[in-house]
Amino acid sequence: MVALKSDTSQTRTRQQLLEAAGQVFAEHGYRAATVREICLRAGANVASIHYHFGDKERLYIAVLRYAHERSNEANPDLSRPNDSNSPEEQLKIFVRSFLTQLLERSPLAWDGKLIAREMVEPTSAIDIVIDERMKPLSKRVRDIVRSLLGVNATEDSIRESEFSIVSQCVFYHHCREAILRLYPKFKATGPEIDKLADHITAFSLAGLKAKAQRK
Amino acid sequence: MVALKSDTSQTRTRQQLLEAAGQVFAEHGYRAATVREICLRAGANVASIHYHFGDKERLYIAVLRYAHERSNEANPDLSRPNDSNSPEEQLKIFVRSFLTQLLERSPLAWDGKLIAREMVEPTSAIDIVIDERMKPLSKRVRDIVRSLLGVNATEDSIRESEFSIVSQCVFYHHCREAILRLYPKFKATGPEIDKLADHITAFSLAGLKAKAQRK
Amino acid sequence: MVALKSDTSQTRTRQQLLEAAGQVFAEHGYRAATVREICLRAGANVASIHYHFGDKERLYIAVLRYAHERSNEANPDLSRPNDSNSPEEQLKIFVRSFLTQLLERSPLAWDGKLIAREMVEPTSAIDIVIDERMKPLSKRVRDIVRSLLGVNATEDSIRESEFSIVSQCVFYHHCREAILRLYPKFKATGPEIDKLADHITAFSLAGLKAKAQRK
Amino acid sequence: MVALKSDTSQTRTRQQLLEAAGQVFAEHGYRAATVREICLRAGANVASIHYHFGDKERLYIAVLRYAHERSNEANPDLSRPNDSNSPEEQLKIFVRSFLTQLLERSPLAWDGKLIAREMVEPTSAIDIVIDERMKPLSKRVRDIVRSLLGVNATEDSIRESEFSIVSQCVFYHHCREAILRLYPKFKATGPEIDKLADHITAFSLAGLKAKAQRK
DNA sequence: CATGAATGAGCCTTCATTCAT
DNA sequence: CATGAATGAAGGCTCATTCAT
Repeated sequence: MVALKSDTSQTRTRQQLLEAAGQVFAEHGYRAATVREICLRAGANVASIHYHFGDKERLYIAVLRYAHERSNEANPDLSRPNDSNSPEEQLKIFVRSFLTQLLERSPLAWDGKLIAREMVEPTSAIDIVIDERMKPLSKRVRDIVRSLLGVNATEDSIRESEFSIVSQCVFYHHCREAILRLYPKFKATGPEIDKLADHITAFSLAGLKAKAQRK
Repeated sequence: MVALKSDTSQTRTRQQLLEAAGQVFAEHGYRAATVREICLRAGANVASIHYHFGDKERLYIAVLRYAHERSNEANPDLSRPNDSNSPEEQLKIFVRSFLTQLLERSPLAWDGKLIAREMVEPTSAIDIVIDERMKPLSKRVRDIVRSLLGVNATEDSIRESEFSIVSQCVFYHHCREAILRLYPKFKATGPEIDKLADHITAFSLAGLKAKAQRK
Repeated sequence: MVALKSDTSQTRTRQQLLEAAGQVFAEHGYRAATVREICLRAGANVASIHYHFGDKERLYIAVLRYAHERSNEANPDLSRPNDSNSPEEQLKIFVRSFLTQLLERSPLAWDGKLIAREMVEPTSAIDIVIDERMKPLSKRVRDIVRSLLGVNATEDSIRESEFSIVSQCVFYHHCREAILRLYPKFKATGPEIDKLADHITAFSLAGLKAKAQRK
Repeated sequence: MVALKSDTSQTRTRQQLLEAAGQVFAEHGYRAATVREICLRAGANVASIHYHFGDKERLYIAVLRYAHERSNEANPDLSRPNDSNSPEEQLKIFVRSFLTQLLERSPLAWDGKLIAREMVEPTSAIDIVIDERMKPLSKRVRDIVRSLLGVNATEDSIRESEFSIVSQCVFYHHCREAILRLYPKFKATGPEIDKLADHITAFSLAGLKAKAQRK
């Protein structure tokens, strides 16, 4: 009974440490984040991190894995084909889902910020991010692009188009702070996201069609 | 002549500190960067930073301004209209110049990384980056977009298109590490940059034309 | 019992830091004192000060409060009326107690030096010294003076007399170093202190009586 | 002519450094004072101190000597007998002069504060203060006391009385900060100084008379 | 299992001093 | 004679980590 209770307690502490660490790492970056602040937010002891995860670096890796699991539970369909028939419709749905995930703002949405940081300043944990999160997404977009460009499309042109689509979405996330300052009135929330998704989809479909014809 | 040499000596130390600081700030970020490493690379004493710049923060700001000047000297035409007549041609030239600046790789190219960091984790110096570097660029792209979308284009649609164009360029810079790992064979150097610029230009022109017709 | 020992350990480190800090602050003054020397004397790590007290300033304040408590335990009757009937006797007892406290010499007697420093070069903690130590003393002396000057004494004349009495005592403390050099043979220890107290009491009583008659 | 001009300039810089150093040492104490602030106030170069005085410590000693000279010029009569016939009158004049010198407040009055610091925290320069400033003063007071106590007075009783008189004066200087806080309304300026001098003189004369009779 | 106390390395900054001119 | 630039030795403080319980 003691073991059971303590095991439950341990799991809860672990979870709280992961959530707190996710927030703090997202806010300050790996090096600037302090284990003290993480423990404070998690309501845990300073030493508990070393007890549960060994050290700061292994905590960080655990956080990235945890973020992946959490995200999969929340958005299970992002990297899987949806039921729509037309690839145009599939693109539209993908862009909207992706944008929504990127721009969703809540204290729990430290996820994307962590990934943005890994892009700019990769840590040893970047392979986790690449393998577990980027690759499925990339494949999904490539599939859509391929069906829009036609069978004769080269791998290079598929990659170029993939990046053109993805870049337009992640831009709003990566450059959020710059956008906020360049266009203070512009807020990417709710209906604005839908409008943005429509633009990106239409813009990209036109680009893809032109590319398909040229090739 | 004595005065000249002494003046040169001071200027040289300052310059070396700025270059070293640019590299170190780009590699580790503002907080994680240490003045010790900066001075080590500059071959200067730890105290020299405080003599020349006051403190770490003012050194950082000086580095940002210095980067701006250096970049202006290297790419003087990026934010100014060029001689081309057609806006299509202007877009093409802009994209190529911008991409080149972003992807140019050398030990001296810490500039873009610094800005990428400011996007993800703004410091108190972000306004300098926005005002002195982003705004001129943004205006240049807006001008091109406006002439392509026609006089009836709304400010919203101009902004959306501006971001679509810029995002496709900065993506290769911001997400370089991810791209490197997703497509290990792809290197954005020399002729590849031109090919990329062609794609982005064509893709965007098609997107803009479709947008112009819809509106 | 485990808890007790652990508790004792913390208390011991804190106590040792306070004692060491008291000595070092008294010897060098707040600014010139270094946390390194304090920790060295306390046999503790440099970081322990920041663990226990936050920073140097809060350590200093803690030292002042600690000195107050220690002094209260040692001389509990200094600022309280004693059993003597006549105010003359009360003055005599006060002067002797005060002088004794001021001139007592031991490695533990950093207390007075700290206060003397606050007089010459007040830190932000001076209000603590004033409120917790000066005011009770001042009130005690005023009470004695008032009963000697009579009910018609003005507040000004009470204050003047208060200062005349107190000044004669603190002089031996504040100017100890000068006295030592002007009168090398004079040592204010043991019986000398009693003789001094007798002089100050008689001198002051005569002064007070003259003042009472004039008024 | 070059030598003459430079000699004059040198003398002026020296003087300005001494004045500035006097102020800064008085404000912050020897260790906390910085040569930079001194040079800044003197409008001189950081290196000029080492040029004119060698190092910080020798500057400090030079400041003490300079203070002595300056003070002798300003108050030439303090330690010399004045023309009054009665010792009572001599005491009164001495007390008033001494108090005035101690309480005079101006940016140039760093003199007394420096001495007060030497009392609390003697530096290696204390002997200068003792020999050149204290001893003449002490002798003057002893002479007055001796003539008031009569020929049979012991050296001990003369010393006790000397200290009783001097202490009442220096108290207002040494404990100025405490007095300011205990009696915020009390300002020792102009007429208040005269009133204070009257009190101290009367108080002390009564004390001395009582002492003379007892002996 | 978990905790509060303690550690030592390292950070930015400041200082008196010296150097080259 | 005098200066601005440069230096190295601290200084206070913070951090991730470990220890004793």
